[in-house]
Amino acid sequence: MPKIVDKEEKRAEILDAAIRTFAKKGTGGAKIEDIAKEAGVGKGTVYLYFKNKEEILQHILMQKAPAGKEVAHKILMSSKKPEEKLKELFKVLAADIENQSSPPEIQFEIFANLVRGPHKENLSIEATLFRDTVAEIVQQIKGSDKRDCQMIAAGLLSLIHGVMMMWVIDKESFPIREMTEKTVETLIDGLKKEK
Amino acid sequence: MPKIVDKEEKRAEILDAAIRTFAKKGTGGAKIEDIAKEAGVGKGTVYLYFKNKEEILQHILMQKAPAGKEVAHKILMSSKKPEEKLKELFKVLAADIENQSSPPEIQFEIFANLVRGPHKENLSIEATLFRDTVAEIVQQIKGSDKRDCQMIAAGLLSLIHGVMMMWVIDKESFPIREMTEKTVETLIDGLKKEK
Amino acid sequence: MPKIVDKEEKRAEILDAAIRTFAKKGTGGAKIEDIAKEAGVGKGTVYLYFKNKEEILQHILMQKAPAGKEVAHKILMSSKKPEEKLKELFKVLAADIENQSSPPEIQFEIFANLVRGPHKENLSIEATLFRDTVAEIVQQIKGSDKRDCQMIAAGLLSLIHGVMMMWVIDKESFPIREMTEKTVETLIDGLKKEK
Amino acid sequence: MPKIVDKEEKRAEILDAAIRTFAKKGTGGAKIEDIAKEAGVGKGTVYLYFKNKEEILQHILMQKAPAGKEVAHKILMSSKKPEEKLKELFKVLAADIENQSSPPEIQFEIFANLVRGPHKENLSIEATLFRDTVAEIVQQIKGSDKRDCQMIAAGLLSLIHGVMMMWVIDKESFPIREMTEKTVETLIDGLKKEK
DNA sequence: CATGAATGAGTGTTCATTCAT
DNA sequence: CATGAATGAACACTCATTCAT
Repeated sequence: MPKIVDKEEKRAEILDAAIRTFAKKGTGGAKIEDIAKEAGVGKGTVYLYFKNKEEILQHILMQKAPAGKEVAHKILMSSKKPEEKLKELFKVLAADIENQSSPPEIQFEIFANLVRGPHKENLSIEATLFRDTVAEIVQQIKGSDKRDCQMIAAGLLSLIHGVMMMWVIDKESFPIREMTEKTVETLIDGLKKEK
Repeated sequence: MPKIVDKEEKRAEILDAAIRTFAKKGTGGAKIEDIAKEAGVGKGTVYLYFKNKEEILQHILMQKAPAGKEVAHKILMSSKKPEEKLKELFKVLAADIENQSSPPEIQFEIFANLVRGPHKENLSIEATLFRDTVAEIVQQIKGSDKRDCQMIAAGLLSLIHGVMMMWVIDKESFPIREMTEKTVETLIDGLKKEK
Repeated sequence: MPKIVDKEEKRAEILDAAIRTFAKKGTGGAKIEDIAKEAGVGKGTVYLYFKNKEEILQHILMQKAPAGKEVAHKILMSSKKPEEKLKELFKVLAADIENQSSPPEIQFEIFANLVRGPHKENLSIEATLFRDTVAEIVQQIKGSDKRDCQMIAAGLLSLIHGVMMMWVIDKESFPIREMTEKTVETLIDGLKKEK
Repeated sequence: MPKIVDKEEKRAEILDAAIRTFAKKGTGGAKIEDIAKEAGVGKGTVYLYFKNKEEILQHILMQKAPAGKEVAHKILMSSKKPEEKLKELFKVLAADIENQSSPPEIQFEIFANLVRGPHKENLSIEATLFRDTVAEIVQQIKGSDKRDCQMIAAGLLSLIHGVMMMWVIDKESFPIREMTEKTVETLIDGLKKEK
């Protein structure tokens, strides 16, 4: 009988090597051979687990979205005070970014690829959903008109996206947990003020 | 003299075509021939204006940063009230994003390329400079300790970067001028609160 | 302005080189680079004139059939005596084989490829058409029942196909014009006999 | 002893599977894995019975010729009347083609491979031998000059080769036994005529 | 100056062959 | 013995770059 391998596991290993390689050299610059070397296998082996380079990329693109989705939902649906929900949510999101096992450099590659191709639609739908959910919390705190709250929720969403960029640009100078926390706190203060 | 103008102009045209093409197909997927076709010239002509593909990319990467830099500086150095400075600054930055003639999709390509290569350093230096300048304004409003203000300034910087991403994802659902304005206003309110 | 070339002519030159190369090394053994070298051009140039290796092969396959089709038809429809028609026809067909510019070795490659793929149908239809037309001439000579004449016509068709194989196997020992002529003459004698 | 039988048997099975696979996909297009699958064994197993792909092909090429060789010789050396010899011979040859267990499509592959490589020589020698033997019979019937008889014998050889091609092209429309029989009979009639 | 035909270095991909199990 | 996972040499094909016109 031939070598017994956990196909799923090996596939994941190669995918991981691909992520590291794409991060280092970019989607265009990374050769299949680079990925193979990084994974410690032969060039041909990669093709036993993925049909072609494109399929590898697609797998990476899809694997990325669902990050803290459920956690976010759980927090937003909890019985906490609205401001606590917001704080908690962004604490989790920031932690999520910081704990990403994949190198931050890959993020831009991923986004650059997502905004082309058919996934763009999904991105915008998800973003709108997220914004509307957060907008409700914001309205519970601020109490003013819906439109305003949506705009602020969108601002918060932007904040977390931007935080990811900061993370990529300079992990050291921009301690994202702290900066997210302070910013969200201040925003909450601002929301409460007019009440 | 007119020759030179012509030459500069054509160079710019090709650069523009390159931006559109990179946005559409990605830096890797765009062929020189695609760029030439988009610019309405022959493949060989591109090489009369740029040494090679890399040079085109570098020009795009460099051309992008200086956008509202001086304006930003002027605003921050003006004699307005600090909260007015912040509002004004982010109004300008948001407008700047919205008025970009180049397709937003190119942003990710640019960043994806910047975070590799030697420019990454610059990105982080600029970001830190910007943050520190904004942090001073924030401190004038809020009055509390420096570290906190730096964090909030970093949050503001993140905000504007994130706004850019929203702009790419969905121009329609996320009116960036409005959402930036509201978010910054609320933040300012939060800053003032404890005073 | 760039080099001016007769695209059609160059395409034909490459096709010719491909035929020679396929003949020498077989469809599987011939590399694109071999074809390019044989044609005296660079590897990439081949791809300016053909989409891929398969397309080259298909062009060769199609180019082969129409050999003496019209001539055959003209002869069969002429006002000559039927036995003259047959003699003339097979003289032309034999000459046709002998005059093939493409090396005979390619013939088997071509047939081997034709009998797979979608062209097989055509082969059999053409063969049947040819047989039926010749069968009529045979009947005019022999005068007996249709079925018999069809069988003999099929035999004649086989003859000419087999002659082609002899041509490939050994040009020198099997002078195909002479052997075709003698065989057909003898057959005609046989046809007449019972009358 | 039983082991050896087993081994031989399996070898033959794989060879058969190879023939079917080559017929279906061509010598170039057939992968070892295809052959293994067709034979119902693992890829590696093929290599326990054959050194490599080339060896499989060579076995097939060699296995093909000897078909009705001895039978032919026996017939030609028998004490029958010459015309009976011819009729008998071609009946056997036609039957032989029809009874081939291997798919007819393989014939072209085999020839295409034979006419390259070192076996080409053999083909032509065998063909000449066969022609000369038949030529003698023909001369016994016809009685005229040797050259003529050789040409007609070559025609007969071509006939049987062509019949094989018809068999590949369309088994149904070209009943090869019948068409061979009628054609040979007519030819014999022609041979006798001038006597 | 401008062009696009030509080129070949470089890559993606295939598949015969090996070998640990 | 049998297997199929692994391998890398070999090949198809692409595309940045050159250069004759």
